[in-house]
Amino acid sequence: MHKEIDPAIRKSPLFAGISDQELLYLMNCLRPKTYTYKRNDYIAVEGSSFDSIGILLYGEATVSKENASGNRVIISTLKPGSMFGEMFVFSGQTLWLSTIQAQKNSAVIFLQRDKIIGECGNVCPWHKKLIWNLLKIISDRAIMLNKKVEYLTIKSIKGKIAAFLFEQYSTFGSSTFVIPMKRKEMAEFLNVSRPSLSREMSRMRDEGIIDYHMSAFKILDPDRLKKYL
Amino acid sequence: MHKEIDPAIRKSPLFAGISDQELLYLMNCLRPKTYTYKRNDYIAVEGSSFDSIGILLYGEATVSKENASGNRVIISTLKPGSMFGEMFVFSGQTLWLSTIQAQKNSAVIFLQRDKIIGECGNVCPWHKKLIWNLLKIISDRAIMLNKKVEYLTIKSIKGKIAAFLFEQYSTFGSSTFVIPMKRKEMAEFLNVSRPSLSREMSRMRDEGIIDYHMSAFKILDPDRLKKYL
DNA sequence: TTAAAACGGTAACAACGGATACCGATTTTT
DNA sequence: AAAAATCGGTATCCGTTGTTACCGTTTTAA
Repeated sequence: MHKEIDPAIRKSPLFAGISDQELLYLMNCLRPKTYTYKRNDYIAVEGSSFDSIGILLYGEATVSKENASGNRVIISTLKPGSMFGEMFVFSGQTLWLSTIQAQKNSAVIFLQRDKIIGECGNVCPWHKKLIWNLLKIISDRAIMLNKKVEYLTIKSIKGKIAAFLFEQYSTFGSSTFVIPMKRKEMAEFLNVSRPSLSREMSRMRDEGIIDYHMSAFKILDPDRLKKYL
Repeated sequence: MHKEIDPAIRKSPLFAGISDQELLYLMNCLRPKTYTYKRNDYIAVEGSSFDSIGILLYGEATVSKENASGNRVIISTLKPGSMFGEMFVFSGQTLWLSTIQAQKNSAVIFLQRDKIIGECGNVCPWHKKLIWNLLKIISDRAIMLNKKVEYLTIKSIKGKIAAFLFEQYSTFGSSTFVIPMKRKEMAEFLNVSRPSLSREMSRMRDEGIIDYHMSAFKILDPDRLKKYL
């Protein structure tokens, strides 16, 4: 039986709302496997078989994928507490679609698909919480992607700007707000070039619809802004 | 206790791999609530509280959403067996984000969040299967959306065509294949206009990279096709 | 505090993609 | 089999967006 909880584990939203004591029981039930890797070791290789969620305990690792033109592209970097594979483990996918490589000496704890759903004879409340958390994580991802698709589907830059500013407007609940992005990031988020974004924004300013300075925005005429949507 | 299984229920992937007999037990455990609606009745109203997945048993209903400019837009139409709310029920979302309205006399069976995770004392195998199915459905949606984002992020039409054809190429495993779409659908999928799609495709044909007739395609020069990615 | 780097706005130009209209090919309906 | 509807390709035109380059402003580092 596990004796102590790795602090990286506590960072994972997968175990949110589960006490240390419960987590010990849960680990006993999940019987996870921990492996250690040296710098540059492969943690998972694209195309190899796959049945677990992984959580990085310490170290650092990169997730990369071969794109259609045959180049390997780093998609993301994993830090202690980062989870990977959670979107695929219940999708029917049996092979890794990306390669994960340790960039420093690292350790990963693997939670098997079947054990997550539960093999322990009785339903433990912490196990239910685990499943709830997993459902929440994947649902939130799907919702986020759905929103991203909405933005990307808008064709005109002004339409994107309007949608973006309305989103901020309604989350801040005020017509003046500061966005948490630089222009370059905003341009990347909206999938347009930075000069084009600046040009369209200044046109909207000329029209008296919005005003802004750096990251501080003010919506002057919400009705006309709406028309761009 | 439920005595029989509604045939619409059987269509839902949520209950895939669960036998009729098991499904009866499961229903006893889930204790779903069924409501009937007359044409034009509201099944759910944007902003009202929310704790269940719904499955349409018979009839027809529309899912609509108010966009930022204040117009109501129909997102999808539900048919018998269609599920709704599954992406939100475990997301922490407590209010409906869309309005669902019956278009014909309809009935809906609601499965409560808490009951799905399981309140029955012992773990029944069919209950595990249910959770597995739900995880699979939401994961598949997230994966699909992820792929969609990949396509939408590509800026040039030729790039989109190349990515699309490579995808078909690798799934069919052959350089000749028939796609399951008409031009109009393909254009919508890639988020471009149909004439623009035709123009770019015929340019690529002129260049000797691909050949096609209606829905039948042939990749002539994969290497040059790759360069568009 | 000053120098360097990063950030943001602007302008000119070219490339790209959308709108529209039309026509022939293909499929569906009768 | 003929008529109608749908589908797909093409041409023209024009608005939109990206590219590049430059410069002033703001932030960061020395």
